[in-house]
Amino acid sequence: MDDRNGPGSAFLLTQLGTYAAGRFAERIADLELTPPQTGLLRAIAAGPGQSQQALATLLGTPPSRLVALVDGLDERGLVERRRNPDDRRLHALHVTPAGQELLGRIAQVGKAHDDDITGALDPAERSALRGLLGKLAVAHGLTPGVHPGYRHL
Amino acid sequence: MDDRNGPGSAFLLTQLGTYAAGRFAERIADLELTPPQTGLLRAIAAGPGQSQQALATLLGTPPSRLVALVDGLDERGLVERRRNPDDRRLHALHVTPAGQELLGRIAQVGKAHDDDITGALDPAERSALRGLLGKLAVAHGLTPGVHPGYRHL
DNA sequence: TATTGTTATACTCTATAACTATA
DNA sequence: TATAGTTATAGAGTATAACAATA
Repeated sequence: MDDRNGPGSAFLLTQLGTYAAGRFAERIADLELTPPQTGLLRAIAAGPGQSQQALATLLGTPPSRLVALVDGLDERGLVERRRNPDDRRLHALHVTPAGQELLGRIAQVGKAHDDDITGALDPAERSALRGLLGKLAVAHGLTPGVHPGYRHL
Repeated sequence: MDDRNGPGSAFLLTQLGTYAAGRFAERIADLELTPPQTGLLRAIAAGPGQSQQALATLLGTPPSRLVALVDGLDERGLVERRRNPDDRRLHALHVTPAGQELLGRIAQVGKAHDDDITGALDPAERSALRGLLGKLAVAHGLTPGVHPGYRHL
C-alpha cells in the first residue's frame, strides 16, 4: 500500500557498498596499494604456488591484467614468480616475507575499517548484520574472500 | 580471541554492494539506461526545474559530465532543457511525459531487483536488514536517493 | 597444435581545463 | 568580471587481440 517507504535494501547495499569500498581504498592507499592489488596479494597468500592463469580464473580477470598487477607487487618485493622446472611456462606465485608483513598491516587496516563502517551499531546489531549479510553472500554465490571489482563490473 | 571468523561486515557490504550494483545495471540496460543516467533522471524528477550546476553539485559530479548525461536523456525525449527568460544562461531541467513513463518502469525494475537481492531472507529478516542498513546510511551521511558512482569512486 | 605468460592496442569512463554566451 | 553551460583534451582502468616461449 505504502509506496513511499524510502529506498529498499538493495539500493542501500549499493550505496553503502560503494561507500565502504571507497573508504577502504583510501585507507590502503596509505600502504601504497590499490584494491585490486590488495585482493591479489590476499589471493596469492591464500593459495601459494598457483599459476597466473589459475589466479586469473579465480579472480575473474583476464590474464593480461594479472600480469600488470603481479608486476607491481613483484617490483616491490612483495611477491615472487618461481619458474616450475617441470613446465617452464608456468610461474608459481608466492608471497615474500615482506609481503607477509604487509598482509599483517592490511589486516589491521581491515579491522579499523570494519569498526568505522559498523561503528553506529551496538554489538548485538553488528552481529545481526553480519549474519544477514553472510546469508545473502552465500545465497548469491559470492566467492568468499574475493574482493569484487574483478568480474565485469 | 578468534581471528579466523571470516570476513567482516564491511567486506561483505563491499561484495554485496558491488554485486547488487552490477545486477541493477544489467536490469536497467534492458531499458537502455546506464546507472548514472538512471540516477540523473530520478534526481531531475525529484526536483524539477533545477539548473545543471545545482544537479552537478547534488550528485557530486563535474558539470561537464552532466552535459553528456543530459544530452543522452534529452535526445531520447526523456528530459528537456527549458531556458529561463530572466537569465538565459540557465537551463531548467524537467522530465517529459515519456520520461515519467520510463520512471515508472524503473520503479518496477527496482522492486524486482530488491526482491532478487533480499530473496533469501524471510520478511522479519528483510525488515531487520533494512533497519540496520538505514541506520548505517544515516550514520555515514549518505545522501538519500542519490546513487553512488558519482563522488570520486 | 595447444597453453602460459606477455605485449600491443583500443575502448570506456571520467576529470581537468579551455572556451562561449550571457550577465 | 563572474557564472552557466559547453567543448576539447587527457588520464586511469580495463578488455581484446596479437605474439613469443614452451610443451
